[in-house]
Amino acid sequence: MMGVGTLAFLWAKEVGVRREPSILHLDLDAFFAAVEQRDKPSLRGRPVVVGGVGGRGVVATASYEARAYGARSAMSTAEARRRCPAGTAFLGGRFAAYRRTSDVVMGLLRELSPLVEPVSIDEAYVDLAASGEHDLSVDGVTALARGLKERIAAATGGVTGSVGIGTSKLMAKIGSDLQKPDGLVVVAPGQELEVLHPLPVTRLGGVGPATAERLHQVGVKTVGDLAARSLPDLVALAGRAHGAGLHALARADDDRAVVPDRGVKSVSHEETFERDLTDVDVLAREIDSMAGRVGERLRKSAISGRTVTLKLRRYDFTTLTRSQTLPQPTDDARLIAATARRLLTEAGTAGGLRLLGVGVSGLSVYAQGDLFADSDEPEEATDTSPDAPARTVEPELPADKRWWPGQDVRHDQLGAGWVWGRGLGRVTVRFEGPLTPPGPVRTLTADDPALHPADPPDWRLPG
DNA sequence: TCTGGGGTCCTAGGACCC
DNA sequence: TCTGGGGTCCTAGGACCC
Repeated sequence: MMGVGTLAFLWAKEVGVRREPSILHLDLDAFFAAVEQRDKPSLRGRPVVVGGVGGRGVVATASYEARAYGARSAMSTAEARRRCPAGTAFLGGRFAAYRRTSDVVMGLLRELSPLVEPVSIDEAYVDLAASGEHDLSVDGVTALARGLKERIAAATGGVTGSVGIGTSKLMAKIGSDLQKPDGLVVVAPGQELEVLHPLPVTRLGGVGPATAERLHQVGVKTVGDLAARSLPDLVALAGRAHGAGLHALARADDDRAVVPDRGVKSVSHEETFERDLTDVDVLAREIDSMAGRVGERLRKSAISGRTVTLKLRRYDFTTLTRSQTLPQPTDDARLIAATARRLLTEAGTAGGLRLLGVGVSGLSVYAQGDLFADSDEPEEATDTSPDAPARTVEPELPADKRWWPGQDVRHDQLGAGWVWGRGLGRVTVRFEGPLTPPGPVRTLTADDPALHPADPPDWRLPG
């Protein structure tokens, strides 16, 4: 027994922390508002709030000028209007513009390393050790981060970001948060606990309002307080996985990898109505519309799913979900809608609904219809008979056999006749057609070694 | 005129199966 | 004399994140 315990302890010490500050975290500052101020000079220096502008809207991003008046993310827009002065811009948001700017920044990160993990449109981790080309001393990564920030500002027309670098995702994220906006913090190896322990527990990812309240009740206010609690205490307080996670994070024991390509697990669309709805016919039409959007996104990403979930929020803000798992995966809006309507009938609409949502999960690679045709072609032109030329998708590969980790290409970016190797997040393993630089026409199957080469070539898609 | 929309992960109970 | 145990799937809800 003694031996096992000691071994586990040594193992934990071994894997807990990297030796070099090789993990970088970038967080773009007040991103949506910053893009608006960049594109509209009249907004510069003024308070800008981006988010829902309707009666039930909330703030997505407040510029630093708006934050000075108390506007905050997740606050109702009505509250932000009360706090901000006349002349504050309230904008609904232009997501295509944010996406374009984000893509430029992510591209700059990928020049640093092949291991880039976007967390959201304005945030990403980079594993600098994966490139093998960087000086990973504190001075080296500091200089690297300075250069990165300059390139981001130049390439985006002045959008700034805050960078944190450390021996783990935890420390990198903490670092990027310490000097916002336009910050740069490198946490030197060995300094982790000095930085971490004075901070409030709420700065740890995973400590939201509910966990914070429970921790405060037992006298835990700082990360240092948290580190003084035993593992069994924390498990009793927060559950098995969460408790163990808190125990480790409080000790800066974090070896989470930077994962460039997390598979999509669900696709959903939801809508809060300007006024609560009760009319069943109106609600059914809303379901049809949302199922249509979900089905379209599934088809564009060449995935389908088995579980349909209906989410509803009643007049009193109570929220519930009802789901049904189908025998086969689908991306058919009509089937999704019919399932969701049935779930709505079972759940009822008494008192009125302020929100409906339709989602699909249990996703797998698209396995019906014509994956490879130009999307403008009519459905009828598709030959789906058993004798048709091979165009189905093989079962997905395990994560360690993805043929091009990190490649970010989607079906809808492909022209007619072009086929490539991946769905949105998961692997599609058969493709054919010329490659760029121009290559021979070829067909690859799931076990073809060319699908997972040790050293992936720089294959690019046309256009 | 309180409280968006898109997600992820975890837990827990019951069904079902070997 | 107990009442088995463990794994997986399905469903519902909750916490959390940006």
